[in-house]
Amino acid sequence: MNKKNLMTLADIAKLANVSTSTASRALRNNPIIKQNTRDLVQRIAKEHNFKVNVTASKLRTQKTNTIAVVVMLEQKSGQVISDPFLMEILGTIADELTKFGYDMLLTTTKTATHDWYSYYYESKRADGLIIIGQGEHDQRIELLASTDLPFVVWGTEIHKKSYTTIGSDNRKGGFLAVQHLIQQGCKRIAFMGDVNHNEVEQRWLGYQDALTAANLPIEHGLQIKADFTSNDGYSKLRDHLLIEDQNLDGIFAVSDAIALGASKYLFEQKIDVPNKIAIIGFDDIAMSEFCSPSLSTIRQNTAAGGRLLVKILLKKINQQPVDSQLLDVEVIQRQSSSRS
Amino acid sequence: MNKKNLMTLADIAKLANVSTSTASRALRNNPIIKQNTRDLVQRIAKEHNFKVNVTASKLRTQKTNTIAVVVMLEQKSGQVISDPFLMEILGTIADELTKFGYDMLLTTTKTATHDWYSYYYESKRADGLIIIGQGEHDQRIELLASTDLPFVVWGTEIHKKSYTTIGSDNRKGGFLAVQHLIQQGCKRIAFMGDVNHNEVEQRWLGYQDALTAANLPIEHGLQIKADFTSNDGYSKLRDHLLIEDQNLDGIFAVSDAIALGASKYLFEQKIDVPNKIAIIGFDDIAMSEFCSPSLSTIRQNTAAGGRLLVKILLKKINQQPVDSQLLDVEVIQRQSSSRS
DNA sequence: GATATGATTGCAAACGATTGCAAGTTGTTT
DNA sequence: AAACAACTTGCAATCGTTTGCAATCATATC
Repeated sequence: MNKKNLMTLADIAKLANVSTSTASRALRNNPIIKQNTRDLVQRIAKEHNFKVNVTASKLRTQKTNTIAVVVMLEQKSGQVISDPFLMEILGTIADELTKFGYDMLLTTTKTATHDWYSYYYESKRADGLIIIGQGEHDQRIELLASTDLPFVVWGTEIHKKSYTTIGSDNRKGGFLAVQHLIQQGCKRIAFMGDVNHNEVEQRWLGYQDALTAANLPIEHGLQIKADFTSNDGYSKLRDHLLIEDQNLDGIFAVSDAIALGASKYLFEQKIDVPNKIAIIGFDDIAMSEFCSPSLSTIRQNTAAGGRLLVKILLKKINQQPVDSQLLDVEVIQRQSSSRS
Repeated sequence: MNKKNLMTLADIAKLANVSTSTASRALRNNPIIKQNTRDLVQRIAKEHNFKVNVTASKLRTQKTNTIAVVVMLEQKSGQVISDPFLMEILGTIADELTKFGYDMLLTTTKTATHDWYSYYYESKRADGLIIIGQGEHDQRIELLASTDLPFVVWGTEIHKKSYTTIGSDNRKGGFLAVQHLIQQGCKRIAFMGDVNHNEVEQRWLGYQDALTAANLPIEHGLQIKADFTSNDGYSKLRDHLLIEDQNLDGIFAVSDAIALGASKYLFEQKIDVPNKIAIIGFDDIAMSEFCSPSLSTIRQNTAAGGRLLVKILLKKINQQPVDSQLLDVEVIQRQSSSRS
């Protein structure tokens, strides 16, 4: 590996005794150039370890071959959502993008500018945008929808197609979770989560669907507001149980993190899980299998999600019509909801 | 937000009745330009929502203002290390880079090219590189060290400064963990981890330090090889306990994930934690506090790590001399190692 | 009133690739 | 031998900024 190697296309052309135009075409394997010439130029380029200057290329072609990914971190809690889920979907997106020859620019909403249209698109940093997590109803995304920026959002479809979303079928997930608890004999099931969050709202609807389908009443007193953290899962459940509702027999938590926090409280109180209270989470993070009792949950297919996000976005960039899509979810039954 | 706005510097210049050179200087607030003119140009630029085309700018200035971050995922296990730790450090790096006006290009080692020098540096995609995790002794990094690419690695200092590393003081971490177990009365402490991994090797040294300091023998039979997963933690501990060593009384696992897997096995076997076997992990992931029993661990200061990585790399890019650095670690004592 | 001085501005050449079009080559046909 | 088609190649413009240097202007000095 040589240190300074400021080879330029012109240098290669000179070495091969052709014009830069021919050299350029030869390197990109343009069939208009004679095979011999192509081979020659490519050989020389390789010998001299020549790499195209992508900046110049971008300028000329007006394509960046770069996608920006914005991770929406919850602002209010200050802390990072260290959702293992996030890491996984990011990894898939990164791999999928490189597969298609794109680079990935990553940013969080913490310190970065919020005028994504200007920053990434107008200033030609990226050809498109992937936004992970709508969080609570977000105006920045709405604004983007009125621009010509190609982008796609991981989350829930809202506002009928003002923009394209890919996400798990949260409503079905909620339904499956609660249906499962009901099958285990639960009658009074608490819902832990914050319905101001778009995806959680869908899970809440699924929760209601399942109760209704089983002819069980929907008690709004059973809705326990909690952020996406174990801390909140622990303390909000404690507060709830202290004040009221001594005959709760099931809990549907909208994330595994919340569920684990809640479990901890139940364990401390020596409340029998699952027989006195059964509990199920959402996400299937790696830890869920390894807690005691192991945690039942709704698994999202993050890998498929990441791939789909990329596929849809690239379609959009190529002006092809696309639709929002829902990904299937499934129940993973473990000890926390398996009554004997 | 207007749809098509192909404003170019020349357009702004024309509108302001100045040359493009003046416009360019005015926008960058060059004091050589009269204050009046600067104000005028800047006002017009803002009015027309003009954004500099960074591609052209990069080409001209030969600076990309972009840093590439490579996340080394373990290849052999196939699965993503969904280390919450990774997400956290990535977040900090992203925020810190934007603070200094840099963009962040993210890539994993899974599908991407491995010739980082060519791909990122020669082809002018990035000004420098941050590598997260050396993993097992890695030749690709060694190769980089012989180039002029500015880069810095999260990991352990090895091979005396052939390149710059930032990382936790893993040896001290290992020492503190084991010292703590000894203080709790443990005498025969197992080490769970794979010492082929650079950072783990350091923790292994720390393990030995602590035993030696306490005049306890180092039994190589107590080294249990395990990957960074809960699965491995579970199964490798099971295998170990089945075959031999019935009087183990402490476990130092090199990651919380491993520790949680091991805990699960102990729980299933109704082995009393911490009184029969005490256990401590490494990382302090969010879940550790919420398992039962809660997991003692060694906390790394990832936020400081992320900030330092960026700081050192930028120094390097500016040709300033830098040194590798170790970050302090601390014991977080919880139930899994608190004997009554 | 001529010239030196400094403050502003503009000219034009980069940066390094890509590409429409024209020009050159070769081979085929009548 | 002329004419034409089919291949190959090169010219030169272009993408949008930045910047060294020269040019201009206003003011101050003698």
